[in-house]
Amino acid sequence: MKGKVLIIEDEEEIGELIQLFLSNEGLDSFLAVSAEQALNYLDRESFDLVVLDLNLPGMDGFEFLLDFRKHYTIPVIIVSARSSDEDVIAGLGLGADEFVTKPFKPKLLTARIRALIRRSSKYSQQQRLIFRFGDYELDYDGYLLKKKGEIVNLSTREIEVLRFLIENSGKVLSPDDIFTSVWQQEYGDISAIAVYIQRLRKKIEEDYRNPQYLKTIHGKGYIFIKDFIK
Amino acid sequence: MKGKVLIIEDEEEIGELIQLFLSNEGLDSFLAVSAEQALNYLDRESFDLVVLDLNLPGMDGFEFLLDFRKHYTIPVIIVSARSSDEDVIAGLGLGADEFVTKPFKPKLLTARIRALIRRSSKYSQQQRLIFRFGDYELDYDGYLLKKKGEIVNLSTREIEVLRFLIENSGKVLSPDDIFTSVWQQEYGDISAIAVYIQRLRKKIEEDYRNPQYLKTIHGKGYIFIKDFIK
DNA sequence: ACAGAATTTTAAAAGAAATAACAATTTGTT
DNA sequence: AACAAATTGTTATTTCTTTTAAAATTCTGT
Repeated sequence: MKGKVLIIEDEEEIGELIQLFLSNEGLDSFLAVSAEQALNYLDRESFDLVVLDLNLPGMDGFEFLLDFRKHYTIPVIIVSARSSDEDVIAGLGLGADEFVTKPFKPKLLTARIRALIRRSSKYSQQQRLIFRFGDYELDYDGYLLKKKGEIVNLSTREIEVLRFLIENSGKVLSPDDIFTSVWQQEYGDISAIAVYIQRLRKKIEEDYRNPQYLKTIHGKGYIFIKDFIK
Repeated sequence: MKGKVLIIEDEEEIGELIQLFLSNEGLDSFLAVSAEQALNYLDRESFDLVVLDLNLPGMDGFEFLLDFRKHYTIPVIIVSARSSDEDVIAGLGLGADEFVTKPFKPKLLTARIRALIRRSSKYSQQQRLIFRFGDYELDYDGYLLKKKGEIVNLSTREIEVLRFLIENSGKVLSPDDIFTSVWQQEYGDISAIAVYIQRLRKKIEEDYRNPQYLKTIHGKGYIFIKDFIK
């Protein structure tokens, strides 16, 4: 996956910060400091995703979006200081993509960007994304896990947590990372994570006390190991 | 499926709003602010569907429809503030394919547009549209579901619900979405949905307690999953 | 080996969806 | 019209999922 992201943000410092996060994730990004400049870029190059700050000088984010949507279908992540803007966007039927409230956690933003790019590039390829590990097959957007062809009964949340872990397999994810990305909330009861980790282990590990896939890194979080050596 | 939609709506803001919804769904659309302009467009370009507001200045929606139907057979969705207009249209024997009352839910409108385009593009190809999943074949027009050639006994409502789910397969549909689209009413008893989901599962799933096609997304709704992985 | 921190485990309350059984309505048949 | 059969809609109950809380265990550094 090689994503090209257009960031529209008038505060250059914040824009460059986002660029930094994205380059750490292996994503190319371009920064436009106004809606006008952004439309120019879009005219000349193709992007996979747009990160849009609503509060812009001159043509504002809403106007941009209205115009943008007439010509482009790529996903947009909206960044805004006021969470009430979300209702406005939704009311306009613009709520297709994602909404992130300032101040945001960098990891949350990059996780969503990656997920969106994957989802939309897959559609263009008309190809289903399936993760395989051991005897398992996880259908990314099918909410379905099979073991040797048999459906494993996982609840919605269980699948969502598993999906996030697998998407980031090989990386250590803190309970906080998991919470912000799966629950899509900044605050809440993080102790739920441990409960879900345990439920997943009981359902997918041979011996849930000795997990092969879903390991704990004490003090750091959890990590999903795709291929282990026997 | 690449649909081209002509919107006839004198209030430009509403027209642009509809365009917005449609572009979010990957559909091209053109806006005409009067019946006269619309006829001009139709003369020059070919469209797959027309969305018509009845209340127009100059030549009104009824007159337009009367004239339009002499020349074109493409489907029409009528948008109107007065639900009594539906009777008038029907009384005139005018072939409107769908009727939507203002204010409408964006999702409802786009779902109907998508369904109509799919159904009618098949006519132009003189080809029956059949949706296949697993051993099943769903014939859209015939209200027929076959499993390995054998007809599966589904009631009308059951087929309608299934069809709606399949038309939007891969998307999560809330009970409310299903209700508004299938029952074509804004308000009513939504608990019926769960009952129909269950009836469908019993008829099409191998193990209705572990569905592979018709999945529940807890807290969100239901999703129809086409097959994956062999 | 100990204290404190982090994680796992268990349990139970709250919320959502599935189920079964029934009543009302529609449809077809004689 | 009267009846039977099938479909549709409604409701109460059960089951499952999610969330929350707290106790038990394990881990880490000293």
